[in-house]
Amino acid sequence: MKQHLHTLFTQALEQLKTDGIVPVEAQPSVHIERARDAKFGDFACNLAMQLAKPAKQKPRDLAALLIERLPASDSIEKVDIAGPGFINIFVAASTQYAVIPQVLAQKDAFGHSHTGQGQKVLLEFVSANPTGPLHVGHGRGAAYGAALGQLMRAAGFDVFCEYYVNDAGRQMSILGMSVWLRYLELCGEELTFPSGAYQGDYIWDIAADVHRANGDAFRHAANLVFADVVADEADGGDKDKHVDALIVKAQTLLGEADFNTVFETGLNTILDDIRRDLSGFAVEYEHWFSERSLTGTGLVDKAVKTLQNNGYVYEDKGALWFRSSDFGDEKDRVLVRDDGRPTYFASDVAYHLNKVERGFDHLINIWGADHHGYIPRVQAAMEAMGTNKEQLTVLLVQFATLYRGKEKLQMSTRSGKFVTLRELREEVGTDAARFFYVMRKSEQHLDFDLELAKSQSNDNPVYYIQYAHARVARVLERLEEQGKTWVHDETHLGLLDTEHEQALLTRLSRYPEMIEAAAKAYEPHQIAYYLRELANEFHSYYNAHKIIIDDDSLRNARLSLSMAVQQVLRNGLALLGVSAPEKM
RNA sequence: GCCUUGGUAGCUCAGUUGGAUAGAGCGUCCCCCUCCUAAGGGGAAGGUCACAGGUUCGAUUCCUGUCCAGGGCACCA
Repeated sequence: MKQHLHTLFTQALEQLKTDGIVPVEAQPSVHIERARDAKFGDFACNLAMQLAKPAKQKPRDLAALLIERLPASDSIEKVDIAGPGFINIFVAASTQYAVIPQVLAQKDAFGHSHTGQGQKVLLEFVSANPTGPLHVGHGRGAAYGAALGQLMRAAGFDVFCEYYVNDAGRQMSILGMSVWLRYLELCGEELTFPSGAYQGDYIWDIAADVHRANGDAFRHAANLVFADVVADEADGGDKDKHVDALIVKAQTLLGEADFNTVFETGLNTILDDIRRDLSGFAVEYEHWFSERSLTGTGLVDKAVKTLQNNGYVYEDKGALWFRSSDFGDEKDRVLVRDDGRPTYFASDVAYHLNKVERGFDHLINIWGADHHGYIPRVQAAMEAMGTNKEQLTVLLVQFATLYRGKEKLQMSTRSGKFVTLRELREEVGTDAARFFYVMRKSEQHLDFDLELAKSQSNDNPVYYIQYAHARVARVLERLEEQGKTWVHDETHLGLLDTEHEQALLTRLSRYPEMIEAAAKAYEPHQIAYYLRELANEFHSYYNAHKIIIDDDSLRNARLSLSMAVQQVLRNGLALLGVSAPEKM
């Protein structure tokens, strides 16, 4: 409808130019917007006000001239001039009602569009280091990413979701070493656990697995392990050097094969846990991409070479640097350290090169807001490798703060004291968690109140929306109990003339526009708000009018409307990964 | 210091490429089930859209500056 009106007004504009009322060079943007109040009709156009200046005429006069030249259309009931020069459009009743058969026919596909034109999009999100369980901070990225993926699919994009597994590098070595030390403690060795190692209880669990499978085979005397190792911070030494020295000790004492056994046990245990966690959170990936596969297949070397060949790499103090400052980054970045090991950044360059080579039209990364300083260098790398930097979009997700009522929950990853995503799911349920995470714009800080998410009351928007869905199901149930059946008959939809019904019809017809706008802006929260409105209007309707009445025609019309509402609620909730229960 | 995201009702937040009287939920106050689930509905009160300039017929929206808050500025990931 919006499209249709756009076409009509563009034609009228051209006619005004032909008639010499508006100068030919005027290029106003024809903007059709939804009226914010029913008394202003259904749509409004501000074209006349834009033309006032170039045409040197009063907006309201121009509006009249514009309307005279508007091509006739069956979809339009009438047009009005209002306020400073708005043209208000009232849509014909028959067009209004058409949305019901549309929803009922298209079912789950209602609201889908082709705006994405099948563009191939790689959506990377969460990508947390497999060094511990996912916590509530990751949950937001997961919920946002999954919802965005579904949303973009609905808008006609070909979305491929990927999790980048950082299974290489120092953090992983620390993980292996941490597991080993806990294992030694299980063997009966006494030692002081390093402050820079992973403190969480899950390390004990993994160590126990290693011990069950291998007995004392990897045991070495604690005093031997800690001999000649730089002191920890608590003993006046350096935390990081202490950890690094212990990693070397672990590798030499155990040998590569045994260290790998310990390390792999840790990695696989945690990764399996993460997979289970996300899948239980209704977050699915097409692919899990291993960082180690990059080094293993020489892709990192290839990426560095590509940058080198393009002339953006130089050597300084034994390290290889990428001249990212040529592309707007604030300083150059190291690719290969002076000891020959590639940096995390080098892997990332390789990963992005690989993404482009896999033929994706558009890359979207969802990162925590703390990584925002990283964006310029990755974009610089994209440009330096000869790809368009527009091809990469980085979306930032701000932190979530957990509250239990008024009380703020303190968290710290370092000490291993954090609320895991699993605990959150177990406490508030997947539906509430998924919804609360995407309820806010992603770049907004999020206050997540556990009490509210758990509460089964109208304070809780999730239940509110689900309840509207369940109510329709209940109506249908009652209908059957009374020995009646719902017969969808388009010819009686005209009976839906109450204010409540009109409001619902308008709301339903806006769903496709909302999906399109939300996908374009990467804003799944728009779905949450829309659903709240729709549920609200349905609840009002339900209270004001009885659906199961004696009049067959009106009853069936109301049932058709209710079923359409239920369908759209279901579609929207599905995009957010929230269930639509038949009964509550 | 530089970069970045915010500042809208008591609280948490929306606000459609600049438009008509700035909205919602919670909280507060009042009201509605002999009626399809009251996990619901109706109503009231509540605002200097942080502040100051600028652009515009028109600014919560765009530009500049100031103040306040979160985050970031590694040969860590």
